Amino acid sequence: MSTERYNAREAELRWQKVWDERGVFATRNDDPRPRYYVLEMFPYPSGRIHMGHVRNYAMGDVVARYKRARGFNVLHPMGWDAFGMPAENAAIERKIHPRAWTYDNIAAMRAQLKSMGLSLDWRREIATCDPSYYKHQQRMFLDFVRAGLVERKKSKVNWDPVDQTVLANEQVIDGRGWRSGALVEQRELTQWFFKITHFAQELLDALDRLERWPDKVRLMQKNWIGRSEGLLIRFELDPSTTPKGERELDIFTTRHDTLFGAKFMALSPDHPLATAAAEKNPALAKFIAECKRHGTAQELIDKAEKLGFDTGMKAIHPFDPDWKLPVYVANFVLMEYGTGAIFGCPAHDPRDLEFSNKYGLGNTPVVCPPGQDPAKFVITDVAYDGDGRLINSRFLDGMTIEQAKDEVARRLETTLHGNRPVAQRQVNFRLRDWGISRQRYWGCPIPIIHCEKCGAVPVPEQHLPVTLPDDVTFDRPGNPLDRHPSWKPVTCPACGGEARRETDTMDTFVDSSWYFVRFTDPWIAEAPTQREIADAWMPVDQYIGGIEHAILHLLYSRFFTRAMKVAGHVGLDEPFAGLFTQGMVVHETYQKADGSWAAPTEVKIEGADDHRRAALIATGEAVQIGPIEKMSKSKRNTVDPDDIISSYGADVARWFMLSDSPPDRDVNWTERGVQGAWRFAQRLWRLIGDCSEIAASAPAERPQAFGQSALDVRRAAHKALARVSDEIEKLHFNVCVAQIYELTNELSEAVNNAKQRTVTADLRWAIREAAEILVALFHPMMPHLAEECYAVLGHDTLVAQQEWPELEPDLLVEDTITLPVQVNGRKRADVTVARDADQQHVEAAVLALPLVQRALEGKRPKRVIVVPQRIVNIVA
RNA sequence: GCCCCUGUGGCGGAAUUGGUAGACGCGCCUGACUCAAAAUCAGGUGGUGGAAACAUCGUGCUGGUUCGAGUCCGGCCAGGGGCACCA
Repeated sequence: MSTERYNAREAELRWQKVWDERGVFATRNDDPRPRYYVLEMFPYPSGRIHMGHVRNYAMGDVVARYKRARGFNVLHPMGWDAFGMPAENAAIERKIHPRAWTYDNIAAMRAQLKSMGLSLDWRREIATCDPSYYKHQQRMFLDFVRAGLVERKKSKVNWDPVDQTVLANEQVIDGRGWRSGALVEQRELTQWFFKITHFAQELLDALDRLERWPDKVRLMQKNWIGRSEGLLIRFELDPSTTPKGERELDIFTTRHDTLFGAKFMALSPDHPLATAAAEKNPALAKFIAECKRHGTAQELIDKAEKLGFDTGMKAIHPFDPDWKLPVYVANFVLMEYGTGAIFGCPAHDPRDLEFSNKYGLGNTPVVCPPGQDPAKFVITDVAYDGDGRLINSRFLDGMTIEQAKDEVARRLETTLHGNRPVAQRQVNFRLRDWGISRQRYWGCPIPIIHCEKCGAVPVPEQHLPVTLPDDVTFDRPGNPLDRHPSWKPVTCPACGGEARRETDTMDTFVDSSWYFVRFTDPWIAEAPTQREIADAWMPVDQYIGGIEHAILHLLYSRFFTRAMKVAGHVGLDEPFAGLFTQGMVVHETYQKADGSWAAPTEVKIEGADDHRRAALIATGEAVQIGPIEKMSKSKRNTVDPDDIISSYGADVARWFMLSDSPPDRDVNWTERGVQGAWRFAQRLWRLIGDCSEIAASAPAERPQAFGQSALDVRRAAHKALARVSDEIEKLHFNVCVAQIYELTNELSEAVNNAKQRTVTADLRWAIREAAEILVALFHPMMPHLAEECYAVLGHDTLVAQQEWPELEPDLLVEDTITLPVQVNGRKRADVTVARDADQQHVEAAVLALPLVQRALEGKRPKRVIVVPQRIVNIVA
């Protein structure tokens, strides 16, 4: 038995079939046990799973199986984020219908996921592109319209003038459309928005209560929401310099303390005043048009050279009627933030300084850093945005920044101009409303009908879902819905007149903003949720996914859940009580002499350490081993999970994914690592086989007393049990793996010793106990092997349905402890004392140590620090 | 450009959250078994010096706080994630 090899392929299929036939992972909503909802971010059906999925789903499955063993009714579902651009790209490039492409991919990926042996309730599978799903999404859109959470307004898009289509930021490469190569323009479209800003304060405040979220994600969201307290200031304009005699310019600032350092005003190119000024100024109009040539991505706007155009208009400083400031139009001022206009203080803002230096506007430092001589403090090319005291600022001189802000606000609030205060304190958010309109076919149709007379009319609920027409073509540019002969024209539900459907579909982030609720009851046809069931399962106890979703997906889902609450579909605000963000899967890269990349399967590695060399298997040509990078098609450094599963089995793939690297960091996929995991699986199989032979004649009853060998085995098993339980709760799977290795090493030693002498009954019993604990511990990670081993140990039930072993805490307590002894913070010796020895005893024992005596050279120690149960430090 | 994270032996990493740096694994070295190889088993393995005991250096760099710093604070360097139409 013990020399036989474990046949993963055969065993895995067999156990998957057993789980399936017995419905082991089907979750009942009426199960009375406490509930636990574990969810991994559902995949986009690209066609094949990748190693990132394997890692993500292996982690979730460990949690699901562990919580099940802990007595919870576990919800662990899977679905498909099935709308999106790649389906349309496939349609354009390969003439496959997006629906067919998507469902083919889903079928392929479902089979792959099933081969991983995940403990999923497949009966709850959903695909967001299915009308039975998006029907409810359309209904909720209308609910949100009624609740005042939806708005139509203009916003900018990347427009490809050749393909006559809107481009995603990723489709804009160096300012050109990826397919057409045409220069991209900014274009304004009227679009649908969810008013996420309505919840800005709430979304910010609630972050503090998301205690089981990583701090970094909460911080990123906090910064993204970007609450700032500032001042809205009405600058008077010199009417002789403005078109149509405009008299005022509103700006928002958080640095009103620096008002005496102002050198210019700047308007966004989209600012109405800029537009008005451009009407009579062709050069300005040309400049504004030039600004719009850039894409809409924030990164590009920030990195672009700061450019401006002097409009000739003058603004008057609020504290000095004789102080006139030039008004520029500048490419770095955003219409979406504040009022779309700023005052520029070059000395204390890096962007303003770059701008000012370019146009020779000068700068006046008005905040002096501590310890600097105000008379000598000058700014050249690095703006100072730190703390300090006000200088060159008349009545503000000497104040702190906070005092100066207060003083400026107080004075301007109480100064009236035209019966209104010149300034008012204002809270501003960086967060913008969520634009959900997409000019694409493969998405959830927005259920609105446009009528000349009645405006935008909601589709009546009994007409939902508005389904996508199947008969579409992708042979021409533009949105197929827009040019469809019969889909678009409809009668107006309000007046019965001629009308047309909204041809925009929803952002796919909408689809993924509530799927987690739908899983609680995916069968109900009448409503998005079965309220009591949704409320019973939600929030998700443990959500697991990539860090790349830290902001958008998670923030949108938090908003959507609140909106669903307003509409009465759920009774909670926060969808995810616990969040875990896992790292990526990376692999080294192989580059050929001609610069092209070779796949890991094409390469043979020789040598070790610094002497590793790689060559193409086919030709023997040497290839260069490059840096370890995220697995990607472009670098060809991907490993196909199918290949791994068919050669090593799912358990080995899962085990390797969970071992070594901490789950929140990147994991480097290596062939050697997989082989190590494979050898370990075989070793476990042999070990459990040996254990079962020894255990076969073990007493059924627990012995009254245990000898030293038996006690050692039991201690090792229970220590591992305690550590693995702790670490699995914290999702530190790599530490669990290390503990399982340790227990395996210790149990192997006991078994090897047992082979060489007669084995007492108590040791047989202890070895059986340890073997069963070991199987239970690795079951969440290698479930198939665990079932196989469990059967070998003589069970006819499933380990998947077994309770977690019970810990005997007494076994973890040692009588004596060994403390490290430091002299001046440097370890010199160990001392072994009774576990409950008091400070004096420990101190005396330590000072008596020869090594300590020698280190002290006969002198008395200055201080002895005894940290109970930890360490002793002697200060000589 | 802005926001966030990470940096520990040849490699992946551990370190009870301020208390023995390098657990565990990979790799490598030595031995056992074998005609031989693989597999397996046993032992060793941070650098430098030393036969050894031991000494000394050591957690990206640099400065600080502390009896004690991988861990806390300041400044740098490098790599990665996000930046609102990729999902």
